[in-house]
Amino acid sequence: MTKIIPERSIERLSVYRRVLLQLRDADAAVVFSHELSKHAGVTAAQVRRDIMHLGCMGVPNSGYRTSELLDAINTFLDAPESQRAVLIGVGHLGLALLNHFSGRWRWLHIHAAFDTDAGKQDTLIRGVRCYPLSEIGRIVREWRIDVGILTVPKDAAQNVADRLCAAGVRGLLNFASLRLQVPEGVYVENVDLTSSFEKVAFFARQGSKALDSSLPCDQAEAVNSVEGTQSH
Amino acid sequence: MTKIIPERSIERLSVYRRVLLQLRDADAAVVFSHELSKHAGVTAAQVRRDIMHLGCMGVPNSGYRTSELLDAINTFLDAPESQRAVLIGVGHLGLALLNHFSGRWRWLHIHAAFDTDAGKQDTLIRGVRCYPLSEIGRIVREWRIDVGILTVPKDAAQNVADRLCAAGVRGLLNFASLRLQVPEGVYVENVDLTSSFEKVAFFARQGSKALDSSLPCDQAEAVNSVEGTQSH
DNA sequence: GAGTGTGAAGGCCTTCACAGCT
DNA sequence: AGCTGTGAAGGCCTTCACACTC
Repeated sequence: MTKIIPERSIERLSVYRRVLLQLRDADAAVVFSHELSKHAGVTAAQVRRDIMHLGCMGVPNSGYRTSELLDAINTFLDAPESQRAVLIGVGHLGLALLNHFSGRWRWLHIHAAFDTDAGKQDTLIRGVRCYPLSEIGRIVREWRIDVGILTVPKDAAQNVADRLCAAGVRGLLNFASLRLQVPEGVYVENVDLTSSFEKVAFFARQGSKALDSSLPCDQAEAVNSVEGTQSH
Repeated sequence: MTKIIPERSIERLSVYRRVLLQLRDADAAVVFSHELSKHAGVTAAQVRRDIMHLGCMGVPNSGYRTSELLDAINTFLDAPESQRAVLIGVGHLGLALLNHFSGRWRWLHIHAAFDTDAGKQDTLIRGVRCYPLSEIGRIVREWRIDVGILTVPKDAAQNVADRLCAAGVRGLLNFASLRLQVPEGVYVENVDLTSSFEKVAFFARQGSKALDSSLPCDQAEAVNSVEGTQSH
């Protein structure tokens, strides 16, 4: 049944949603694809193409109704019932993510954290309780956790991933700088900070070449940066 | 003059390098594409294709000489003279990155940090001195900084990016959850934690559809009992 | 006129498959 | 036999261009 959708479209829909939330707060009742395009750093055609996956929402000379589009994205991206995540490794990066994610969405929530440091265990961090690693299996199973966020040192990552997968998570967000081996059916998104940094450094150097032969520009299409995305 | 190379290849070369460093430490004198492939999570053909960009290095039935391949990647990825970066926003995320990057490479180094918090200013954090934001322009210009790492709240991000670009950086690593507007020739790599998280959640849900039959040795795969509560 | 929805074209990247080497 | 290097094929995604709508 699954309509297949490009991974990149999912990422962009997430971006559009945040732009739309801001627009709605600014009382913008309608929005055009070229406006979204500007804020999201992609072409207008791309925006319309992505929105196609939601079913058609727009009105030809009037753009999209902000709240309607927002609802459609919510329905599409979010689970019908909320999803549960855990975070393993409460270092600076783990703390940053707890700060960033905790309490932000009701439909996608970090339910527990894990760390080897006994000093952190049983404490509340940003409203999230911290447990020893030995509890991973039990808690993931009992609470039916869907997603694991790995912010552990690379030497520990595979072992933790194995435990999470054995306990039934279906997705991993991996910040450790190695590629995890996981069973079929488990989705892994790698956020590789080292690669990202080295990539920026590389293209910062190359960048001078990129004197793009610009279009006969009928109008301000711009989006004048070279653009990357992470992910993976 | 630039040989054009896929962005993804750059990312993967960065991954291969780390794998090779470990292999070299394990005294592996040679390495096959299928070995790299396994550790990097891509196909062997992809590995060979990426290595093509470096010029040919391998010996048909003997694989690649580890140190030779490593040198070639270093030469390709790294600047002939070292590149300099600064980091703006010393919150948890900024600290995590300082920890992660500082002193790790001599050819790519974070030279200064910036924060609005006066308590952090003039202190040394992981060997990196912290300055007030007002110093950005001066320091970036004087030290000829190439890359800026933005770990500031989203409301501050565009303003900081403008200052960095005006002072001459050629690349930005942006962790703020919005798309920056930058002048032509400045490369932006977005690391969008929100998108990544939402993407994992989405595909973790979708993944269940891919119930590929016949996974032999798979025993009790959790998610047992109640199923009505969770479907799509 | 101004914007959306979308088939078709195009481009980038990955995979295939096999020649060639050792 | 086993592995690399690489043209060719394929697939995924983006962009173009235009019919259609208000």
